[in-house]
Amino acid sequence: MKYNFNEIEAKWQKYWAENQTFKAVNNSEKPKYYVLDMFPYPSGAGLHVGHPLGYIASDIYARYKRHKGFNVLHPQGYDSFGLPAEQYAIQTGQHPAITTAENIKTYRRQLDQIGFSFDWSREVRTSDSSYYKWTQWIFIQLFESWYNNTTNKAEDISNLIAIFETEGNTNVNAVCDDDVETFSADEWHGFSSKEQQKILLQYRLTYLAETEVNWCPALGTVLANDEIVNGVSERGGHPVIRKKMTQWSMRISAYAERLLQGLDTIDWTDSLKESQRNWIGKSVGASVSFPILSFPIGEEKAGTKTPGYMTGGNNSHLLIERAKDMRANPTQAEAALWEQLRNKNLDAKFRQQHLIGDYIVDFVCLDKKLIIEVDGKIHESQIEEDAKRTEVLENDYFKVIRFTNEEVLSNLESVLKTIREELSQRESIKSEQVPPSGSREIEVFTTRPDTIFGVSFMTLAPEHELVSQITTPEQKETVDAYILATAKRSERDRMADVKTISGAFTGAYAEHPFTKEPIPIWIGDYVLAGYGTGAVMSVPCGDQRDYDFAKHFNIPIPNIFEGADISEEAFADKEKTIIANSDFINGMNYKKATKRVIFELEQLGQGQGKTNYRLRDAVFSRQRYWGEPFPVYYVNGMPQMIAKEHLPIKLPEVEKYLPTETGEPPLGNAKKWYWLQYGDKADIVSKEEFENSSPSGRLGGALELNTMPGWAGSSFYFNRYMDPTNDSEMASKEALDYWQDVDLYIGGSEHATGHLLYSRFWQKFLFDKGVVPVDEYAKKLINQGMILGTSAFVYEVSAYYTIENEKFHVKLKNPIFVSENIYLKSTESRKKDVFTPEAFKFSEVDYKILELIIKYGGNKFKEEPEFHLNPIHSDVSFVNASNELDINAFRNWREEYKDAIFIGEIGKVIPFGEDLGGDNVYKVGREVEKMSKSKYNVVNPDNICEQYGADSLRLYEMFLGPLEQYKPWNTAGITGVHSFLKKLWKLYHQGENGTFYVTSSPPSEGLGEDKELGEALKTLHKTIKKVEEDIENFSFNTSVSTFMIAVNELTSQKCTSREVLEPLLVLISPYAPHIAEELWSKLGHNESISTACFPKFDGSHLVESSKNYPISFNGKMRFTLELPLDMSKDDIEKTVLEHEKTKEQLQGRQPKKVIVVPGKIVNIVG
RNA sequence: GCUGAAGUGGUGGAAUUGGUAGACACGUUGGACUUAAAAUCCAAUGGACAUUAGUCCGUGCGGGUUCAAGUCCCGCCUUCAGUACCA
Repeated sequence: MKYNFNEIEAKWQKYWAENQTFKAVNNSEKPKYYVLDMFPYPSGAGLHVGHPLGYIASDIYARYKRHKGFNVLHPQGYDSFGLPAEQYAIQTGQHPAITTAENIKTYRRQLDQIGFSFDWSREVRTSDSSYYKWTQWIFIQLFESWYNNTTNKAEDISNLIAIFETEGNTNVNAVCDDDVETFSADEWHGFSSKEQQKILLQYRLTYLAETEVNWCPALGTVLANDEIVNGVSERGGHPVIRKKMTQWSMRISAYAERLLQGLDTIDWTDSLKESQRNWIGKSVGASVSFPILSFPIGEEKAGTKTPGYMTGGNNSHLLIERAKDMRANPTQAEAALWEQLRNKNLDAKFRQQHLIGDYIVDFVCLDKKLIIEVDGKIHESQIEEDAKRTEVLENDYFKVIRFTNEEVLSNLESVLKTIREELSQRESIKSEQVPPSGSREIEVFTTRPDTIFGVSFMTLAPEHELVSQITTPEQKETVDAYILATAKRSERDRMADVKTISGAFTGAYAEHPFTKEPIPIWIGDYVLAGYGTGAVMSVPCGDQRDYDFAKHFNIPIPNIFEGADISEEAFADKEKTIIANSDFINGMNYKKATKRVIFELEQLGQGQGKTNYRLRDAVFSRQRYWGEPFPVYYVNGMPQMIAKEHLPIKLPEVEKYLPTETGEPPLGNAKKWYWLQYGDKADIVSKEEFENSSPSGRLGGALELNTMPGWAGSSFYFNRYMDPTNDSEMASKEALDYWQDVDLYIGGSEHATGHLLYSRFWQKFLFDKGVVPVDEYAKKLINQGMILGTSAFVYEVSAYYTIENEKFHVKLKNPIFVSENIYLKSTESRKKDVFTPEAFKFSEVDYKILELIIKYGGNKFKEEPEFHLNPIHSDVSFVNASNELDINAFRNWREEYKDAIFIGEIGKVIPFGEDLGGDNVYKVGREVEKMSKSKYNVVNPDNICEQYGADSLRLYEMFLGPLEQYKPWNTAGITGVHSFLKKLWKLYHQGENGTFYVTSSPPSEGLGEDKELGEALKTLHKTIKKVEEDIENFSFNTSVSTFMIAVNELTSQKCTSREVLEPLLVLISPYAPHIAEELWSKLGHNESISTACFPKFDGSHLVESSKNYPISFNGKMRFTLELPLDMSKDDIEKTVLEHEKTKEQLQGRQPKKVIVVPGKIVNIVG
């Protein structure tokens, strides 16, 4: 009987579906086991052979666990919100829900035909409103929570309000915005509702904040970093600008430490944990403030709470003396005016000869930002400079009014009147600071506070906000040029180019907290604005980048390490550090010195110990249509949550999926998108309806126009699978308590820092809120590798003329393609040294090509053109296993190739209609690349299933190599596993004419058969042992080999015994379930094989009496010798030495030493 | 630059604690069956010399440890992936 895989597979797939064979129950006597795949995004292209790799592995494991007696949960669903469907909708007008449903149908069909044991009754789709109801619910929970650092968990926002009401926020230790102002309970009660809501937003775990984004006005959307190439959008090449936008953010930073610590408790791959650790980016050290020195004497140590009147720039220390001088010697006019302005005579505080930036102005009222200049004769020649000065000052929002000496002296009353008028018109800025008197210190974060005495300069990121304020006029040009140059370099450029050292001196100095020495302040692009404070204290002796920078700019490199040689490079080792030349920390090691320095900094009020995380809060708003709507409406600009009972807030219909004309997200196109609620009754209505409704008892307002990002729905789906149809809870407590967590999670490593970090964050949050019972949701995680495509290349002849260094391509009448061999020969000939005479001639092959160009290229070649060979992708389906191209298929592929000429391997034109014959075939070149539509190297599993069956596909994908490894797909190899299945089938059909034949052999039936059965049992148990070990180690490729060996052995043993063949089927069934089910039922079983017990390994069948010892000489194996296993060491040595082959090897030499490892090896030295 | 993974026949890959390198497949070659093809079966297949025996070389490169190294140690090279020049 033939192995009719198509029929068998269809039969059992139907059986499984009808009998719900793989339905998991939420309570069972059996232990639970949860196997999860990262659910797919259903793209329009359907599955290619790379997709099922992880699913097959997890399916094998799930089926194995069922055999082992577990209640297995193995669900599948779809991450069905996302950009591609939206793009398609924009292009075609087709609703994304429709395309998504179609794509899912294709996926489901493809998944079904591979025979996965998914429990489809638990399917979820993130775009279903019954699913995203819970996405919205979790969002509300986050909004209603804050992170209490004291209890180290998320708590209800009502707790926080209670604290505010009783004691204000001074004692609250929460993760919140940086700029939260302190208030008392009384003040809290005094705030308006809006003010209170604003304050609470600074604490909530999801909050509205201004975020800087890459905005593309043309596309009306925000772009990710990798969607921008060279400053323009990847799609369409439109300009991109940095823009501030109010968006929802997730306070994931609150969980930084726990996300880091949690990694130690889960069995994920090291590389994945490492990426997450890097992403979280914890560094422990100190924050240190360095006062900026270049300020007026007496004001330089002013610290952060700088009095508002210090408005001088960096050069104040130079200018202040002159200002004092001018104050002492006023002109007649100045003196007269000052007499009227001083002592708040005009109800405004005026200062005379005051520093504003780098200018000394005659009089200024800082509160009203009004400057009064009295111009003497000397200024007439300087009108231009004055204009510039006025411009600069007015740019800082000062108003400058000018009077001449005469005006002041002759008509003081009118001058004062003008001043009074100006004053009355200008607003008081009292509490605000007057630039540039903002920060007078540079705050840095360092992981090496112990090296603080080695600081010889400071480096700011070119983007640092202080740069413009502290740069001296002399350095301004250099610094500006440098900033401009940096801004032009892309982040990738800056990263790739580590060797170029660049920077500029600002001209300003900072003061060392301990030595009080001035430290030059530089800017350099090796310091990034986004990390820490965007400034570093540079310790060239201890940090290689600082070292290189110092060397390059001739900055001193003081050595503060005992016995360290820093003549060539920095000494970065922490452990061996002994500090020297460092005042009070001399002789200390890294740890002690760090502690002491932090202590001393705290004494000075110039620093403290600090832990820094790189992890930033995650932006949660997307200006898209095809995503979860927020359950949020706005009242007076403040967000309000919609109550749980009104969820889900369904995605509204829109006419078009593009941003509105006013630049609002696509939801702005919805006709009805206002929330209107009276008591329990609520509705989504149009703007007009809302505005015409009665305000009494009304709740509601404009609904949020953004939607949630792709990772929202995927951050908790593993919990939803436990109880997927529950309408009153995300999942019932019973279900969550029963299933707990995922035991095995398989997916691609591309999700390492996106999905896998965010979902851990949500899980921890839900754990804090008591929703889920565990705070890590996946115990073990495996990354499957990618299956790569083997692209095929044809080599097109491309002819051109070169005129004045410009290439002019010639379109050939018949396109010409050369075979791989010709291509290789031609490229080889061109590699030759250009200075040899041969290089000026074409090689033989090239001559031939040239001839053909002239023959087939058209008829008007006045002179010989040049040419090159251009590899282009051919569809892999036109190529057979021997890399031979189906020329006719290729010609029919595209109109322009219809008349193509092909030159075969031996360099002759292949005549039309005659291909794949003889030596002169056309061969393609091969290269391994990612599988992608554009490379025409995609292999579809449908064809494979049709041709070889799902069991063959499953086995072959596993057989290709280790699960985690990247490996190329080569369909040719599938014949190997397919013929294995045929052999397996045959093994059970050894009856006459290939009929099913299995014997139920009773224990003793003559010596001969017993012996044969013994051999078969040995094969079986060897296989059981190996396969069980392999599955447990996720080494699926080796178990496929083991099956092949077993079937080969049993075939040659002609084994027909049920005692062997029945357990063998259970072993194979996780890998090739269809054939296993079929043979199982032929063995007389009425139940599916899926719940059969995994066979038990019995070592007694493997006991051997002898061993074929390898006998080696000096470590090299020369021959083998069969010896009894119970032979003693000495006897073995004796027997081996007496053997004639040994004598032959030694040729009379006396062995120096004989190593005998019983049961393993014999090695003779000599 | 840093971090992680990996370099083994023509190809995918095996070798679990150091103990017979290349299992199992693909491909290739030869043969059987067949009118022929497909399918199936048998044999050979790391390289070189010898074609009987056998000898030498061989797991990215250079050293080392060991009776014995693909496996352990030191140094280097290459490829792939991730990344953030992270103070």
